[in-house]
Amino acid sequence: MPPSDPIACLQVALPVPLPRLFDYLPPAGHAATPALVGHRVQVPFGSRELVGVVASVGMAEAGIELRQARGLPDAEPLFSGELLDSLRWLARYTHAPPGEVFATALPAPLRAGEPLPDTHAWAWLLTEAGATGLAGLRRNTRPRRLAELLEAGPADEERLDRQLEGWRDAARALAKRGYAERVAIPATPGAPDPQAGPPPNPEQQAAIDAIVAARGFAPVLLEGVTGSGKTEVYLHAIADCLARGRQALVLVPEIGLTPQTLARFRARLGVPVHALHSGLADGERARVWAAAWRGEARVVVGTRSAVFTPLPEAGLIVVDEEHDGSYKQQDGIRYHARDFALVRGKALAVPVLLGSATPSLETLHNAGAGRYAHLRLRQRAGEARPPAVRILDVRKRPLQAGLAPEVLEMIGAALRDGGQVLVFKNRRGYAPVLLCHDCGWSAHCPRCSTPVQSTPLTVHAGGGKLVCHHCGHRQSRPLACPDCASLALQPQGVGTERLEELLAERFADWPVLRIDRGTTQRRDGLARLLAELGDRPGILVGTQILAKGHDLPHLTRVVVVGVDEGLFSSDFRAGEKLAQLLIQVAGRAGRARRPGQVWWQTHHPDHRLLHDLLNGGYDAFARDELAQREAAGFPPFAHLAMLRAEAQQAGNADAFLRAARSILHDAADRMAAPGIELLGPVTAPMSRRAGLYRMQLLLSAATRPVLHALLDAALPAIHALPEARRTRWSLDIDPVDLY
DNA sequence: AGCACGCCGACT
DNA sequence: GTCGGCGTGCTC
Repeated sequence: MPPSDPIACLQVALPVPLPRLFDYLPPAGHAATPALVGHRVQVPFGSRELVGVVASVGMAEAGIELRQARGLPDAEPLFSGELLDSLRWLARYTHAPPGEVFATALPAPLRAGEPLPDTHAWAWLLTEAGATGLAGLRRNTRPRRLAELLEAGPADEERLDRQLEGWRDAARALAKRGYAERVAIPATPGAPDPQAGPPPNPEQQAAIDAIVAARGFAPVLLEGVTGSGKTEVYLHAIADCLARGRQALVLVPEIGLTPQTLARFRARLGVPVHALHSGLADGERARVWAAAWRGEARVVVGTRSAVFTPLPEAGLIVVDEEHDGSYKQQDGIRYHARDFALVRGKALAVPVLLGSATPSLETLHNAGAGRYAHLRLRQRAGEARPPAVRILDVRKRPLQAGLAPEVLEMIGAALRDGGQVLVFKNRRGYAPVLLCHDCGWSAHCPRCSTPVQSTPLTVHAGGGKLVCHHCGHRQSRPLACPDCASLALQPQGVGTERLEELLAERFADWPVLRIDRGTTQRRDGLARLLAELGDRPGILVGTQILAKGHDLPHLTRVVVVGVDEGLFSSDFRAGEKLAQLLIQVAGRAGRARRPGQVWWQTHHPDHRLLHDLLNGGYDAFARDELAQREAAGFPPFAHLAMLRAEAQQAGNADAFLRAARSILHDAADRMAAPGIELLGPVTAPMSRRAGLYRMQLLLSAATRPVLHALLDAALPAIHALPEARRTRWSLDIDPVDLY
């Protein structure tokens, strides 16, 4: 065989779980030049056809028979400049195959190789037949009203969305008769005039000035209580960004992207606002992505995955409710949209505005260290006043479906007084904690502890065993409380369904609405339920969904039950999440015209967290909690990675994680870096899901470079483990749920 | 992840 | 005699 010269090839990232690139000969008529980097490319792969992305060009290693790429679907690369760099960074940071990262960043049709869609706007016009036939249409029907609207001239679809509900069906009816026609128009139609908002108060003005003055990358934490007008600050910052001829990207939590939010943005900014959320059809997502790529979309508002929007003329990134858990992707590429937004902001050299009433401890820590500017909004807009918070000690009180008699009395009084009541159930965690109803004792692990507290044991499915989720320790469930000998030991955990049942029976004369995922699945389900209730007195029973978003102006009382589950969860972040939730839920009652009252029902009235929140607010809680995290060596003072495995047989997942642990252990020894800890493998708190046994191994390191160096050193061997084939495994950098 | 190849049970 | 179970091996 003659010695083969090295051959110029495309190094292609493919959406397969293999952490490497694949070399291909360029397609016919193309040379392997750097100009192709970032292009989508169709390639044969084994027996199938895949769409990948050209990650680089280079020389093929001798000895491998190269196949030829089939084609390049785009005239220009979809990924270039900042977005390409940021996605490469994300692949390194998550230790994920670059091809899977590129695939995650693309809307489904583009991932599948479909052409970048047209981004014309569409308008409807009345045909001649329509002008003649209009008079023959039945009066006061939607087709007639639409025809009348079009008689004045063509109307673009965005305007029709605002002007005539249900116009699409009407348009279809008119088109069928040949009365109306859909035509493509330029993408940026005449913008509506921006409406002025309320004048900013001095705090808002100071925040706006600071953001507008920022040049280059500038992370800014905007901390403002519920109702303090953070959105006004965003709107001014975005308006300034638009005035400078730049694009703005706004990230919002999953439940925050309501039609009302979009309408407010559209009205105030006076430009088309492109929305990206999970309810959108794939084609629509691809169109918004394409519009942003072409620079046509000037303002994009979207949920987590909108962080991948191309921004060729970026000027500002806003992350609203930056502490929200929905920014962390929990499967596939486990990225954090807030963190990636910061990375992009840095690469784009634009300000990144992080807004929250209850910032994450990571963000507060960064602000405290001077890495982020920290702006505060302390005043509430309008007449709203903060609600009074009361801690209700329910030790030794007879509970019904988890509610104390005082709470039931209070609900009755509030209803008779014509108010609405929210009973909020923090239904987090699947694992109930064993709690003594008489003294508040709960079961803890004898072998696991942090400097702060030992970790709680959870009651296992059967009910007879207590299990530690950190070390796997098991013991049988005690018959009586070891502290006070009471027999009133109960697993803590009441679902919203039981609450609803009790309340409906007890307050049969008033409506009881249960608001959770099940009842609000359909689009606008929540808004419809709330509209149905209107301003009548009634009870809302719900979970997370009710914590934010919709204004409930008739809400006068809020009761939070299940506080204790958050106080003693095995997840070190549970306290932070609980504090955020308590503050957010309290904010629901703070918008009423009548001053609201909030009750927190607990067995631990003296718990530090409740005490801090009540006396010093979220700031005091956060200071205290950060000190505890530092003492315990938890984030943000340590950096975590979670290796998870699931398998049909628990033994397979366990064997894989044990082998991985040994590889990591050896790698850590060779690195001789201090502060590396391997915890586990242990069974996951939710030990079986969809028939699969789940186990996990937690890595902790004092610094990020150490964590990543350790993973870089160990992962190739972990990938190659024979045990890896008998289990489904994944790596999660900066896990938020230790589940 | 797919998909093929490869050796052992109940069916037209 | 075949269709098909999923073990294991590979994908430029």
